[in-house]
Amino acid sequence: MPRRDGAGPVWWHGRFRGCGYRITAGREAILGVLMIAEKHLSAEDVYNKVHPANPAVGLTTIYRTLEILVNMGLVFKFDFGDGRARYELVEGSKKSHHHHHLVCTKCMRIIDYTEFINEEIELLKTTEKGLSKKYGFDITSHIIQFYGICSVCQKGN
Amino acid sequence: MPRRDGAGPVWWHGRFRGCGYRITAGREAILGVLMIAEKHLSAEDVYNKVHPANPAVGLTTIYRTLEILVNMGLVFKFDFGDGRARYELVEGSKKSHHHHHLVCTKCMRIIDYTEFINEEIELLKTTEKGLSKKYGFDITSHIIQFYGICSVCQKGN
DNA sequence: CTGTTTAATGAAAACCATTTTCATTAAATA
DNA sequence: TATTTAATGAAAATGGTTTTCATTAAACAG
Ligand SMILES: [Mn+2]
Ligand SMILES: [Mn+2]
Ligand SMILES: [Zn+2]
Ligand SMILES: [Zn+2]
Repeated sequence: MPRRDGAGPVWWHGRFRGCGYRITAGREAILGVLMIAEKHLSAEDVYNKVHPANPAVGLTTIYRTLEILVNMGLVFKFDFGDGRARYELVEGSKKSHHHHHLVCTKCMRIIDYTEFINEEIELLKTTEKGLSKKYGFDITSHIIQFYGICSVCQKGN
Repeated sequence: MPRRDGAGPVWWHGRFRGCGYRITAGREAILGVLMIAEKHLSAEDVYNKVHPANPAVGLTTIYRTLEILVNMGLVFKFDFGDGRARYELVEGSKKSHHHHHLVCTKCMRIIDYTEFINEEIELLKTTEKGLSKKYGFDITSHIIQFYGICSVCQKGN
């Protein structure tokens, strides 16, 4: 059931086929969850959201699909330090500008912030250029994250 | 054998005792390796360097001691994305200014850089303050890292 | 629509860094 | 030197992720 979205057939089908990947029910379900659900889902989170409507999709397929999506650049993979990877669609198909993360080390609440993004991006760009030249690195990505205790966890102390 | 170091007894003994921790042969060996060896050692790296002269020290003790050191703020713990934690003395007892990391995702070569540290620190400080106020977070640490392919890995392609 | 090719899949087992358990050892202190 | 109890090693457990392998089903040609 190739739904339309106001602008042609399901946006990722083309890219998938272009990379030689097949369109399967499991993959449709996984992408569906990533597009609708909240962000920063672990593989297990995705599994739990996919499973009710698709009991046939196993956790292994979740992992395999997420890896493909990360390699294709459609999904970001993050490590917030709690021992499990988190995934987030690069483009929420709408809003969702580039942002960085603020992580509560107590409850793992994660806040997307964009407040200082522009300055950060600018500095990052400069730094990247300088480092590339000086060390001959081909820089492909960066991480900026802040860790601390969220307001909720501070109260319940 | 409490060696001297130009300025009193082994520098960390006091802090250790102050925290109620005992000074043991294993811990002396581990600190010794951290002080002498190159940086960014994994727990296993430390084990391999400690073992020859101290076959009695097990990997478990390496992990336990490193955790204590991290909690005491004497050692930094890093995750460069290869599935194992890396440890680095906060103060190499000499030089070693605050620095950030450039990581090759192919060979895991890690470069400490300080080129843009001042600007980065400044921006980080501003951002931290802004985020603290806006989101009520008590921020305790940050991560900035660049990932890419080092010059060596680019050639051997 | 049907048959063929082979990527995709699920279940179970394997992986592997790190943590936990528990009986034993030894640092600190009186 | 005796006492207390933190520290320790070996082995088992943990837990997220990956691999294995036999089975299923997209994709596509006819
Ligand atoms: Mn986010
Ligand atoms: Mn370093
Ligand atoms: Zn919290
Ligand atoms: Zn490299």
